[in-house]
Amino acid sequence: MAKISYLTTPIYYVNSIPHVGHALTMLVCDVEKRYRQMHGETVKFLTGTDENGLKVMEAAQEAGEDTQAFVDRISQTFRDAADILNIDYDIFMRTTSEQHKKAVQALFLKLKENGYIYLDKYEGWYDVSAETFVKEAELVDGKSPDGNEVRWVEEENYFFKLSAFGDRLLAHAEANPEFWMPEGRKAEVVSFIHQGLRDVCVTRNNPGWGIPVPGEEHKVVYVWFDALINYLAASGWPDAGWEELWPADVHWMAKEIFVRFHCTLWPAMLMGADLPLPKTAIAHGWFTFNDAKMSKSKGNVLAPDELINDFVDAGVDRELAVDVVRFALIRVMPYANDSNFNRTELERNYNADLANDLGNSLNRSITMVQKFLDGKVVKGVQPRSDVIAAIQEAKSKFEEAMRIHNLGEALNQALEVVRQQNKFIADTKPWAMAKEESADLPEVLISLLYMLRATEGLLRPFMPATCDRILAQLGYEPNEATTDWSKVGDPLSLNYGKSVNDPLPMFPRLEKKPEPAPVKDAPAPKKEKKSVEIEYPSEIEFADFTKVQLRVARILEAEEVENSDKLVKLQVLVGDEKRQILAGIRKSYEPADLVGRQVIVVCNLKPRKMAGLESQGMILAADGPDGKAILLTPEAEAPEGTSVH
RNA sequence: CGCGGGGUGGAGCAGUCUGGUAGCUCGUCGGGCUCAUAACCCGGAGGUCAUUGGUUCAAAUCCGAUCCCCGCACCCA
Repeated sequence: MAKISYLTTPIYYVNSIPHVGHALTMLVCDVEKRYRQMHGETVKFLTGTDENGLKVMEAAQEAGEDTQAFVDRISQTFRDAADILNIDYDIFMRTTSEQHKKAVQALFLKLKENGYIYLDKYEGWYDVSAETFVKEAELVDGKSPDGNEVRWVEEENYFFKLSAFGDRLLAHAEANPEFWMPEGRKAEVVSFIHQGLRDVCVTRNNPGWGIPVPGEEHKVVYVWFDALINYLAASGWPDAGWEELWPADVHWMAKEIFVRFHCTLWPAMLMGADLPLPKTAIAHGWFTFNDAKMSKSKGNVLAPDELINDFVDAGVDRELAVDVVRFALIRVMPYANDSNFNRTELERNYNADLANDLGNSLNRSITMVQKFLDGKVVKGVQPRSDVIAAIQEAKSKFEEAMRIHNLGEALNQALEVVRQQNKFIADTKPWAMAKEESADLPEVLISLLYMLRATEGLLRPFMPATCDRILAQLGYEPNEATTDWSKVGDPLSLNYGKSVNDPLPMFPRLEKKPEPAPVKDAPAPKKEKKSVEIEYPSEIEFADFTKVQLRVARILEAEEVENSDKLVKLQVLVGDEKRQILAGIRKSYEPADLVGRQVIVVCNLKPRKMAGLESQGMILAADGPDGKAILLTPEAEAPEGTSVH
């Protein structure tokens, strides 16, 4: 029996919520799955959630939830995110599942048995309440930088002998050029390995959440070591039958977890356990949003469902709006580099590629077939041979792009066919041929239908619903088997003898521009104020507001913080009290200029450690353009400690 | 010298490995067409390929130096 094709996304850490970045990785797998299915392959597509680790437990506590209930809830949001984009995954792996735990423990034992996991002693200071190790130099008066008690521990932990695999990994990559992709990232991995791989500590003390080390309940397996194993666990390993799925054909991911985890640690773990290695690990870049990395704190996280809703509001069928967003994500997809994603660009692509080029070419072609050919796909009329050749060429370029997983380029080839079709119409002028009653007219019109059929085939992995609509307009029955890849670009795949259906507009043009131009587009004079689009997540009660204690304070001292580009260490006076506050304003203010200023501080914020120093509060500042901070200062001097409402 | 990526017409990008007429989409200007969604087609303008030194018959591409931007790490409540 043929091996099942196996595609994976990483499992997502339940500490955050889904955004377009997660959506992109799921989407590329989904597109590849559909493409492979058109070739007749049986494909399984794995995604899931990473639910172990101390941080998850803490996040649950912060949310005031039971840990299991918390992970159940967040995990579901990732399933929902997949459903929203019509992502057709087959297996949703959760690292809290029994199947996964079993595989993790089995692999751990296997590696230990093979001599790649060994016990070693850690000696040093341990901050009990923060569960972290503290370096001798960081100690302050015999306590941790946070002021917590520390004690000397001599703790035994398990280490994985990653250092033993560097040469083997390089040799394998040398012999298998598709092991690390794309080409440009391979160099990064090689350079990382040349720096020397270090053994990794793969266990932690059991905080009450995680996968216990077999036979040693007081320890859990380190979360990354645990997470990677999900790919193997989903095959059913170590139980019989796992070879049907394993090894994975493609591990897709974003770039940040490529080198350290998927190109080194993971294959080394498999080598150590004598298991087959995945065929390809490939990373895409990040979306930036208006040139800033997406992050919750910047408030520039884009949720796919919002984008879909925008198109629905603009008059696009929901099913098609989903395709539009799928299209847009792949269209600007960062294959080798990061790429900027914003609504302006999205709408531009939508109007140009979908509304104008695709929508219009479909509409005008079908209309002409109706007018000049009585709507009939006339039997015995072949598409023009030069058109067939052009389609074959586009198809083979498409296939080559897919071979190296460059989906953006593949999509571009599908669009290339559409552009060629519009040009072909302008060149042949079927309306003029009709007037002259040219005998070549049927051939030209059949060529148009042939090109549409080819476009539909190439576009199908990306925009399945759209392609169904195109087929319907071309006069195919809904259940007609049209998804066979070999039929794409095959003149015989035309539905000869049938009639086309009335053209239906699918992608109405967008006329408005809801998003203001990015700041970068308009380098306005400094003085000019820019209005900012505001979204309020939810309303709060006045009582909630009063929980935040704001007071006037004066900056007494300010100095740079070692090891940080952004932080400034401030000593401020609030009432009679002196406090240390760390603020990320280094890029906006010189420390010396801050001394003596009055500012507004949040006094009752839980103290927090930054760059090894404690911050006892927070200074209010506006987020100016270019990420610069603008400090808030009382309009007139007020006594230090004055409360602010 | 912590690690890495980048700087190519107004915008977004490809091309760099393997040197040989600087390419694509959008925008802009002019023209054409009427089958079509004011869509589509053709043409023009616009680039010293960040700077600089070198190698070469020839450099966006190879080598050296410099400047700037962005990630990662550390951190940014």
